[in-house]
Amino acid sequence: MAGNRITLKDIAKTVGLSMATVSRALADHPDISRETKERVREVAQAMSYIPNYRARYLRAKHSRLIALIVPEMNMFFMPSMITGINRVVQQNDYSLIVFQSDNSIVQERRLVEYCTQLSADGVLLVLSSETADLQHLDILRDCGIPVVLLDKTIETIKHTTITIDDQDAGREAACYLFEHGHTRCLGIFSDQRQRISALRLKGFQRAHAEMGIPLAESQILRVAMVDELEEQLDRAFAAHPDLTAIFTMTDELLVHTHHLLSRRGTRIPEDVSLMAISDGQAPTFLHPNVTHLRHSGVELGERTAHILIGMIEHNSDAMMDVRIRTTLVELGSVATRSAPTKRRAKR
Amino acid sequence: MAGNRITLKDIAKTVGLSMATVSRALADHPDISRETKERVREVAQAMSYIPNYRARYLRAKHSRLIALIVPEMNMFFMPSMITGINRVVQQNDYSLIVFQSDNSIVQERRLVEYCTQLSADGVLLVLSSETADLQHLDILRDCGIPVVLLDKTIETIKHTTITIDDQDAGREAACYLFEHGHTRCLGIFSDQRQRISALRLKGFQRAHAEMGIPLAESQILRVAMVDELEEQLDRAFAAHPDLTAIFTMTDELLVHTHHLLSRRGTRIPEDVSLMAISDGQAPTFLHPNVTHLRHSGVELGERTAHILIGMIEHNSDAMMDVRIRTTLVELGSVATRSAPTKRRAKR
DNA sequence: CCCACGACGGCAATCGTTTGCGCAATATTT
DNA sequence: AAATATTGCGCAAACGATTGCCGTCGTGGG
Repeated sequence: MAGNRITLKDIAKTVGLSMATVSRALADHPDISRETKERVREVAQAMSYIPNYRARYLRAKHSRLIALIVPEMNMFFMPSMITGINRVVQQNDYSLIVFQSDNSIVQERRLVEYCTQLSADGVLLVLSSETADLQHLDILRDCGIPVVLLDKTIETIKHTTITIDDQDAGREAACYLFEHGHTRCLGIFSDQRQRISALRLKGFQRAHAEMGIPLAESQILRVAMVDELEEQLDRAFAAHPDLTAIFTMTDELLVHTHHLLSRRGTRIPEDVSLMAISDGQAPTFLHPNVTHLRHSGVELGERTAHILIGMIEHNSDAMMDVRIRTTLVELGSVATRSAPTKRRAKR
Repeated sequence: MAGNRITLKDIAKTVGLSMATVSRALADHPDISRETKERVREVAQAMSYIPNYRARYLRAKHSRLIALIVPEMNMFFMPSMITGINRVVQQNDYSLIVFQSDNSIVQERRLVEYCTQLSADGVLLVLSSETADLQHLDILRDCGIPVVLLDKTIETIKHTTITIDDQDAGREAACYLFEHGHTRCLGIFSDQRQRISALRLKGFQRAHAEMGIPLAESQILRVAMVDELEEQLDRAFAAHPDLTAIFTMTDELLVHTHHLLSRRGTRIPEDVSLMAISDGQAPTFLHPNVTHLRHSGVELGERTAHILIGMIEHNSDAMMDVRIRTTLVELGSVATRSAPTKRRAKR
C-alpha cells in the first residue's frame, strides 16, 4: 500500500553523492560532469525514481495546474470545448483540473476559493447562470491568479473574456433567412438573464429592424426549461400561420425543436425551414442536416487556453475581449421561398 | 502579480504566537484554548489567509487528487459519466483532474506516469482503443495508487473494473425484438477490437442461438468509422429485404443510423423498428423516441468514484468486477409484428 | 614554487505546514 | 503542603526538492 516512493535521498545514498549533486545531475546542470550525470541517470532509472511535484512546486511559485470551472457538462458544447482546452494545456505541460458548479453561485464561489488553495496558476471560468456579479473573483486577483471568462459570461470591464460573437451570429442567422425569402420567422432563445441569450436575441431583432421586417413579440420564444418548449411552439404556430422558418440559438433547443417538429408532422424544409447556432455536431445527425452558424467549441477552447497560458507566463494582466466569429454552414434545412410575402398554410 | 500570499508565519507574527499554535488553532486542536482559537481565526480571516495545499500535502502522504484519463470527449457518454464522477469526488473533498489520451497508447502511458508524479491518490481509466495490455499500470501499483478501469476496458484479472453488463444488454435487446415479432434484425456494432463491442455482439448472437433464430453474418455490421455506415447499411438492406428491425450498440451509431434511415425515407417504426443501447439522452430527441436499454452514465460515474474512494481510504486492493445492469426503456420506435415469420417488402 | 582559476560537488537554507515532545503554569488531588 | 494531573503553548524536526554559496581538488602559468 504505502508504496514508499524513491526520493532524491535514496538515490544520493546509492550513488554516494549528495542530494544536491543528484538534483543537479538530473536537471542537467552545467556544474556536473558528464560521467556523473550519466551514472546518476542510470541509477535513477534503475530505481524508477519519480520526482515529487508537490515538493518541487513548493519552492517554485507555480503549480502548472489550470482550473476549469463549468456550470454543467451538457453534451452539446462542453465536450468539444474541453477537448480544445485540454489539447493546449497538455501541449504546454500544464494539467487541467475540472470543476462543476452545477449552476450554483454558492458552489462557484467555493470552487474559486478552492482554486486559490490549490494555487492554480490560472482559472478558466464558464459562469453559472446564477452569477450576477464578479466580486467572488477578487480573491484570484489578490493571489495574482489570472482568470479568463469564456462562453457564458456577463458584462465586465475587469476580466479577459472570450466568447462567440453572439450578437453577430443572431443577426447573420436572421439575414440568411431573409435572403431566402423568409420574413415571418420564429426565434427560439433560452433564459434571458444570460448574456449569451440576450445578445443573440438582440442580433436577431436588429436584423429585422435593419431590413424593416416586422417582428412581433410572439415570434420570440424564451425557453428557460426545455419542457416548456412544446407548448410555446404550439402557441406560436397558432398565432402565426404564415410562419416559414425557425431559428434556434443553441444545439439543445435545436434538437428538441427538431423533435417536436417531426412529431407534429411538420416537414423540414418543405413546411418550415430550420436554422441554428451550433458547434456543428447535432446538425449533421439530424435529418435533414441543419444549416447553421458554426462556432467551433474546440477552437474556442484552444484560443482561451492559449490566452490564459500567455497571461500566466508573461505575467500580463492586460484585459482583452475576444469575440470569435461564426461561419455559415449551409446544409439542407432552409428552403428558398420565391415571393417574400407568399403565404402558406402550415403542414 | 506575485500576490505573495499570507502564510502561517505572518499570522503568527501578528497575533504574537508560534506557528505551531496558529496551525493547531486553525485545525481546532484540543490543546488550544477557546479564546486563542477565536483570536487566531479572526486574524486569519482579516488577513484573508489561504493555506497552501502543496505544503500541507507534502507531509501528508496523499494529495486528495483523483485523475481521470479518457480516450476522448465524445458528446454521448463522457459528459454524463464525468458529471457522476465529479459529483462524488467533490462530495468527498477530492478534486478531479482530467486527461485525454486521444486514443493513443503512447499518450496513455505518459499520462499514467504523470499521475504518479502528481501523486494522485487514485486513477480512473477509460482505456484507449489502442490499449492491448495493462503493463503500463504496474507503475501505479508500485506507487500504491489504486486504479479503477471503467466502461471501455479489456480482459484483466488484476484490476478493479466497472462496466455496463454489455453482453446482457446485447442479449436483452435481441430478445425484446424477438418478443415483438422481429426475427430478421440487423445489429450495428463498432470496432471489434474493443471488448465492449465484442461483448454486446456476443449477447446479440447468443440470444439468436438460444431462440433458434438464424443470424446471417451479413446481419452484423461492424463499423469502425461512421462514414462507412451508409454503404454497409445499403448493402444490408439489399441483402435482407425481410429486415424489420435494427439494433445499434451505441448512441453514436444510433443517431447516424437514424439519420440515414430518415434520408432513405424509411419510416420508424412502420417500416423498420429501431432499438439501441444508450444513456437515454439521444433517444429522447430523435423522432420517434427510441426504445433502448438504458445505462446511466451518471450512475456509472458515481459508482466508480465511490469504489475508487473506498479503495483509497481503506487502503484496500481487493479486486472487483462490477457490472451495471441496463434497464429497458420503452419508447415509440419498436412496432409489434403479428406473425413472427411474416414477410414484408421494405418501405 | 606559488598563485589563480576552472571543474566538480557538498553544506545548508528554503518553500509552508504539521506534529511529537517537552515545559511551564495552573488546577486538582491526597 | 506536596505530589500529581491538566491545560496551553513553543521548539524543532520532519516532508522532498532546489539553489546560492563555498570548499576542494588538479592543472597550468608566472
